[in-house]
Amino acid sequence: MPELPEVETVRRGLEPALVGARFSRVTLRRPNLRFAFPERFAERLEGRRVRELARRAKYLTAHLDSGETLVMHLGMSGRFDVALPDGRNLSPGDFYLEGALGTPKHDHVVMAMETGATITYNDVRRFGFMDLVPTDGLAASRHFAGMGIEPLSEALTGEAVARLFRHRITPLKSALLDQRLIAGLGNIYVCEALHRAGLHPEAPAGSLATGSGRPTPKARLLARVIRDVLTEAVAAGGSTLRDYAHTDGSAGAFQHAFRVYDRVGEPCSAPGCRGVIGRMVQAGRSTFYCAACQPAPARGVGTRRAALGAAT
DNA sequence: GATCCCCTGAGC
DNA sequence: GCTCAGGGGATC
Repeated sequence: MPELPEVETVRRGLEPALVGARFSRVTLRRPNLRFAFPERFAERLEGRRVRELARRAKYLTAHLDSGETLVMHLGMSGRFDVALPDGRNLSPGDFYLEGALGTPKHDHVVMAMETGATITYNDVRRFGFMDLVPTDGLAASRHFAGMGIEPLSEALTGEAVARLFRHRITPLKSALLDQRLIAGLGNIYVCEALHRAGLHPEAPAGSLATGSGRPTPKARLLARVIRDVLTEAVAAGGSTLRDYAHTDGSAGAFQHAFRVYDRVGEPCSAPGCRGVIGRMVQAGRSTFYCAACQPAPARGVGTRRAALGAAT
């Protein structure tokens, strides 16, 4: 379930236990997660040292001294637990929440480090995965080839939004979730960003570019609020709804700052707005929005004319 | 675009 | 029983 802020929070939690440390023993409790583990996965990790732990979009990449990179994706329910040798972060009472979520039943990978730290990967739904790819071919690998711009980088500007969305009649919600355009946004932060920008989720993406391909004021605003909401969420340690937890088992806090996500029926919090948060389904997934301050696009939405047209 | 898929569990 | 869930990919 983690989106970019949750993955970044996990990265920061893993960093002290992983970077500079060497794998001593890697145990797989099953042959696959979403995909099969690569050949000789454990042997290729054992004895190797981690030089750097980075994040790209919702992926974590651990660069090894073997010239390979461990690529990790948390899917919908993946989480890491870090137990340091001195007992810090060892909080099974927090990590193993009540019920089956987060129980040892779903501990699929256990990484024992030479430092004595133990890193456990737990994933109820098993939509996550791990892979090993040559570091010098990382950008061209199947995971990263064709991936869109990093939303927390300088690359995300109004100009970039206009360039990427120009001529697209796909709804803004879908365009923002398309990892080939901007990589790292998920359902929560797309809903939150569209609300902050006052943009209707069904407005055609192309309406953020002028006829000559320049960004509209809304394109610049959208780029800014995406950066804002992600930055605030990272600072809050991400959002905890169900499965997601920090590497010490504690929860994120940004869910308390949601303005629309999972708030159907509640009054809109935008200053002066008297709207009520509603829900619709787009591409099979819930969209939360305020019809009052995210006004529906003009008639003709979805037509080529509307997409190319004169978006305000 | 929408729809169904992977998988397990929670909530109704 | 049914629907829904921070992801992503395949298939019309």
